[in-house]
Amino acid sequence: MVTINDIARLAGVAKSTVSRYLNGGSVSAKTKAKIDKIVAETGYKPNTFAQSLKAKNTAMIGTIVPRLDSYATTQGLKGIDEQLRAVDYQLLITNSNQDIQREIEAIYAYAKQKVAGIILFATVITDEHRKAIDSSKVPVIILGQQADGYHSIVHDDYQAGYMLGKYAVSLGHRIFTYFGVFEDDIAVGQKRKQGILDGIKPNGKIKIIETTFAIEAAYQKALQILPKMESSYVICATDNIALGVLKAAHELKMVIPDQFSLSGFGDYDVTTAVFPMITTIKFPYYQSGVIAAENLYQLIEGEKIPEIIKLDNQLVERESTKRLK
Amino acid sequence: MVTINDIARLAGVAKSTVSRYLNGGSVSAKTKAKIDKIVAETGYKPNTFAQSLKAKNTAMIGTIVPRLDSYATTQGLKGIDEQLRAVDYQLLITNSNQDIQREIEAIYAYAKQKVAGIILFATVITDEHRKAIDSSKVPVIILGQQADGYHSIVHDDYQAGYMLGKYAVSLGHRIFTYFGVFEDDIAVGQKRKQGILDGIKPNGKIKIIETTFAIEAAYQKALQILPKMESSYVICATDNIALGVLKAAHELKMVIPDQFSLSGFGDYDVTTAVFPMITTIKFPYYQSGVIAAENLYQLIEGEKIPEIIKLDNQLVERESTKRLK
DNA sequence: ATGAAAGCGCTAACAA
DNA sequence: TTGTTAGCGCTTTCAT
Repeated sequence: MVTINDIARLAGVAKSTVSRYLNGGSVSAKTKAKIDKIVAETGYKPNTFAQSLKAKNTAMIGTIVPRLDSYATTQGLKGIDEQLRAVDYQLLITNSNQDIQREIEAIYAYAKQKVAGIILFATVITDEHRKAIDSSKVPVIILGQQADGYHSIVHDDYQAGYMLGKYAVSLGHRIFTYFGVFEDDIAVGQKRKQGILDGIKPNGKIKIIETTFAIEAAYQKALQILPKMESSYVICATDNIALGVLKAAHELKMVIPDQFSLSGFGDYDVTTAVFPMITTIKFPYYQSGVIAAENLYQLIEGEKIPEIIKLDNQLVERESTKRLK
Repeated sequence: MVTINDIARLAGVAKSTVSRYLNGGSVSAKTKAKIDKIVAETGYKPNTFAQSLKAKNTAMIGTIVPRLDSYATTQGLKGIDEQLRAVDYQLLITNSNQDIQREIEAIYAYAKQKVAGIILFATVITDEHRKAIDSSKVPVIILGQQADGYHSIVHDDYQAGYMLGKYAVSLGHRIFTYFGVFEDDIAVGQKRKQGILDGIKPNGKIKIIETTFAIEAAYQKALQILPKMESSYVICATDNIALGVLKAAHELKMVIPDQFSLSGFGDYDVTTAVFPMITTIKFPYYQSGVIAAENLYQLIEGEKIPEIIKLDNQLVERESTKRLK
């Protein structure tokens, strides 16, 4: 293993000079050239542990995700990864498995590990979260939920819901059924829903069904609900839920969009792989990852960034919705 | 920040004693109790960088995945994560984005970072891979592809293909079309295909179409192929490909399984969310992650593990295939 | 611009 | 069982 001492010896300088060379201190062009050469020849890489031991942080950024197997997560991670690679940061991932306690622990663990920054894929922000974030002096960016006092990047769920509601109403629909999720989830369970409600008001009437994020659960629920449903439009809180409803409809021999229109949120890949292709709202998941990483980097570098960034969504109209005659 | 020196001073012992206490060396019960107390009071946590600086490795294990957004990846990662958490290892993830060069770099980077072990989600193992693995003295487990001389965990792709071939033939089918992928991918492109070929031989005739892992590509390809196809059974190398074919069939108003049977590999979630639900081969992705993590841990602890572990697959018969009349 | 020297927090001989 | 003593590879004063 080649160390800074070797380089110093081979270059005929003091190791402090090499250190300065490494860290952008003042080194003469001649010395620099000399060290450049030695470094190239030896393939020397500074030991990051020795570096981190003194410098009080590392070139790692930690992410905390509620689950690995969701479209939003993987796309966001992809965006983050791409950016981080560019600035040579190592990406750490902790899967909390939707367990709040694990999220908290992860924050403390990251702090101890002296990560340069943390990106939290949030579903809720509790006081414990706040405590953990505050006590560790690490820059944090919260992705997916808004939290006063913290830097966050959110998909504008209210706007998304509102846009969809308006769209559905514009198609002539008046009676709706909504397959939503529990309200603990601020973004999806509350804001998205509220947007929808406001979007169809005062023209529409809506019946609210609560289910989970799982396809299967939505499918089972839909199997009960659909037969006696009177709505002409079913709004689902996510594309997976829409998928479950679609399947149930198929099973019940109900034809979409003839018997009722159906739409989801998310623009998951599969929405175009099924028939009918599902109308949905596209959230820029990948882009949110990119922005999160960029902003975190700014934050680490001590620059100012806006406290909250809202990303715009986009209605993607496909085959599962149609004008009510 | 409280250090080993503080603990030593407060406990009235030498810091080497504290170090021994930390690392399970011989310490008297009395001293241990004393240090226990101080540690609890101060909330002392050893500095991992200082530890890693001396000890030649860390409590991190590195994974290298070709992509984040695949079912196999997320399930495998989930299994690994679960196991690693139990033994208090930090999970590192590098997304190579299907770039061989990045994989190689990641191995070197991990070695330099002194990870305790590496799990490589492999598509191919090149000489460069071998060189990288050999030069870094880190225990490595290869997931998904077999590589002589290295520890690997594989889904038995040949067996999977063979099983499916036999099944299709048993249903009375004789003329097949296969939507496969390039042969660079040993597991899917070669072994799985060979299994299928052997499974239908000598009863069947098969036409081979090459596409990619993307739904869209398969869909486009199928749109060309299906209209003039004479096969009664379409075998797809993955469920995503099957999804693409299914969509094309729908578009072409071809009814599955009446006009032709269709099956995939992988048992992705969506195979049950579409109509007809797709017959497929279920690979134990999650379990393979669990086993990879367990074995890697054994390896790190210096125990012996079998060089190759083959995991069994399972045929999941659903609605997209039927007996040929 | 450069070098000498003193640590960072910990581990690991070696002696006692 | 315990303490003493060198470092691990690097950064950072402080002189020069």
